[in-house]
Amino acid sequence: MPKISQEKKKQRQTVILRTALNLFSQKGYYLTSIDDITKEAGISKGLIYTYFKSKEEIFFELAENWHEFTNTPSLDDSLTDVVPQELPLSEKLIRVWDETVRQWTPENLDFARIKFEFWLESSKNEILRERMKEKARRSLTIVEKIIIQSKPGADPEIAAAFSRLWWAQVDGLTAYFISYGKLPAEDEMNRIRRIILHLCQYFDD
Amino acid sequence: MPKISQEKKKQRQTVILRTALNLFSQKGYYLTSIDDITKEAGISKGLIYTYFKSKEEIFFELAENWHEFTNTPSLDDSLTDVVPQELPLSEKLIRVWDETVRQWTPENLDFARIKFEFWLESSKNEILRERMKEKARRSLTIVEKIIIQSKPGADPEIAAAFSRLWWAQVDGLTAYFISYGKLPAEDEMNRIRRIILHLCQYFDD
Amino acid sequence: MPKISQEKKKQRQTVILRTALNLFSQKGYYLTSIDDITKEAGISKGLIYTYFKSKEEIFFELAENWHEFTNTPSLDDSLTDVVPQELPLSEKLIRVWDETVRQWTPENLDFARIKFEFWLESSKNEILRERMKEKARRSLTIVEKIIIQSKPGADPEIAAAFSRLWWAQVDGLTAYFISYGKLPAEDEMNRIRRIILHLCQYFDD
Amino acid sequence: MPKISQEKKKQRQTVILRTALNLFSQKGYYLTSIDDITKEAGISKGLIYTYFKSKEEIFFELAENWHEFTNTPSLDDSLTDVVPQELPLSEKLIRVWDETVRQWTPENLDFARIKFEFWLESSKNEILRERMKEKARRSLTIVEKIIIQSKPGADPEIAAAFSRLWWAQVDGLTAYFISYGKLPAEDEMNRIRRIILHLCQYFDD
DNA sequence: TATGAATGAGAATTCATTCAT
DNA sequence: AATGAATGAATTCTCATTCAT
Repeated sequence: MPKISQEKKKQRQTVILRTALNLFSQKGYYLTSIDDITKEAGISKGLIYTYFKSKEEIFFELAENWHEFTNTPSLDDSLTDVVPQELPLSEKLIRVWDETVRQWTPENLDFARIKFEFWLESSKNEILRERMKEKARRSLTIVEKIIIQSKPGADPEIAAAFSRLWWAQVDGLTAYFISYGKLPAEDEMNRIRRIILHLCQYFDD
Repeated sequence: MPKISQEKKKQRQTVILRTALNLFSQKGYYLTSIDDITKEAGISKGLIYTYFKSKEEIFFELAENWHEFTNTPSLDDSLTDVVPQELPLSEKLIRVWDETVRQWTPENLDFARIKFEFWLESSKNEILRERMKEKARRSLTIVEKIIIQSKPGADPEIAAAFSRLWWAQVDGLTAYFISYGKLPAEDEMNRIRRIILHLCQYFDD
Repeated sequence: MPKISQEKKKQRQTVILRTALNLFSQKGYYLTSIDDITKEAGISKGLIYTYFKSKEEIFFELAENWHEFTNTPSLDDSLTDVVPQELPLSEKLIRVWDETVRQWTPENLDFARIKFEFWLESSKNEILRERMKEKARRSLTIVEKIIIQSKPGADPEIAAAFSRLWWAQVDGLTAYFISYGKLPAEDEMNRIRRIILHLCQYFDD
Repeated sequence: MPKISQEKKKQRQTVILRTALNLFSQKGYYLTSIDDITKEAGISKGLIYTYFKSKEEIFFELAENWHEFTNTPSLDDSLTDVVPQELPLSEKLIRVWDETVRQWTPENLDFARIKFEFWLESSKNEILRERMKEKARRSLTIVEKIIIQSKPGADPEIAAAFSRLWWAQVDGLTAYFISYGKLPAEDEMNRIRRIILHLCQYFDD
């Protein structure tokens, strides 16, 4: 007979994860202490251990599902609206890019930062890597699907390769902006966009 | 009359930095202790402080000059050989890519990992960011220069944008392989390469 | 709902300060380690930092309020009893002296020793000096007040000068006995007392 | 056959002691490192150990003979001039006081500070106490001698007691000024002087 | 459940002293 | 004699985790 309802417990867990995500994003995992998290979350230091068995577990949990604790709409959702079926493939793809870039606000760059932290850790930790795998695959398929839908005859492996390169480019740019600490100027973005458009025409020939 | 020659001192400094780079690469900055470094470098705990005034300084030093402590040839050097003047631009660029990719060995991916650690820290640390700036600029110019040399009439700002996108894509792919813990299969690389080639033709029209 | 009551917490703080005072008195500030204090106080090393944020803070706290952590009654209190109003001034003053000297037990000389340590540090440390100022002023006023009460017409500045000299002489004697490691012989004290009595007659003319 | 002459060695020892005295005076014994001393003295770190077997020994040496390494004239010397035989005792004594006070310059207060440090250490260290004893006795006798010379019939023990009180008062005032970090204002000194003069008349009756 | 006091292993750094050159 | 690199014990302080209340 738990004194606290399952629901309440779930809610609190969410608060903890959201708080931890925020702090990890701002200061990084190692510079964020359990004290920081519990204070910010408004609970006592001991209590956090009834929800998570260690600081590492919180990190793992977030590495897997961090997107749930963000206010950013997932790309999946936002894209269904911006990519009408009737457009040519390159047009669809550039819209995906536009949508992605639209989300590069200073606030979201904080979250981008922690994404790299997750990557970094996963590269050192087999278990974490396993747990993050499925997540990674999912975003890859977004672009893949668009390609296959537009060009049903396209080689799925080529679509996959394109998709990987696509996200590589997105993540690489994100990394630059994170490390520079600021977003790119608008005219620079426009120039980049034109090159991306060229890239998107890969399947046109 | 100094007990140890300037040269010897430099050598030892190099040993320390190399050791630190290795450990930071494998375990990350925060999980590597001064103890780890000195033990691995075969020196006493105190000695490291005659070479560097803090652990952070070692990290900063590496963030700025880590390439010197790797066995990887710097891209600058290796590229002058692989990019003969008479080739068309897209051919030149794809050779740069080939050369870049050729260096993605498991050992070097370890170093790539620390590059992201530097990025991550620099995003939280103004001083580090300043110190890394020039380095970042340098690699950007490699591709810029190739473009300008081949197409003297090209808009330098477009060349810069292309260059940024180019390295974004490279770094993004690196990030993937780091987080996956393994290099891409050869045939996947070939598929990606073909798309890159398409990208390289941006200036052809 | 706090695990430990405010009172208990205060108590523990007192234990720490008392222990620190004892150790500082015996071995000096620099030769007393946090380890020494916590072991002697029977607490864990880490716990001390929930009560004080640094070793220096403990020292500062004691410099300001060390008298509270001694079993010596404060002069203020003990004097009100020994100085009846109707006595002539010199008689009052010599009683203050008697009372002061009565407190020069070997145990208290230990505490006297740390007083000099506080002085020494305060001479090198602006902040400490500031914090000790009020304390110093307070003991000065004891004698001042007695003079003014007995001789309402006395120049307050002369009373202040007398008071300063008075305590200088007390502290100087204390210093001697500290450095000799033992209290003066009784007959020597009697000789000194007679000279002090002469000094006390300064206001008699 | 020593490579360096005895004389040269003595000279260097003096340089070390003088340097150490300066540093100890300013920063205190514990906050002065061997490095500080050797750098300031212009010798190598190792060399100091051919002159003194430990940092403590330097301190001991100074505790015993620090006056030799100061530029302050010793009171002994300066007093023979200021105390002509024909003056009444109280007049002689006040001149001693004047001469003492004349030496309270900010620079000398630095040395006064270290005197307290020596006292403090000696109170914790039997050996040091033994070594400093003779020195302490010497300054006591200055006033004793003056008294006995003026009043040949005076009880030597009373002269000794007066002398002790005399120096207590001097040292106590010094302590105040050290801890306040500044010298007393001139008019305050004049008021104190007048009280001292009263004290000096002790033997007049 | 919830609290936050308590623990103690471990971290970075300092520094007197030694010793190879 | 002289140098200053090298040592390593000791120091202060932090922090994830436990546990009495």
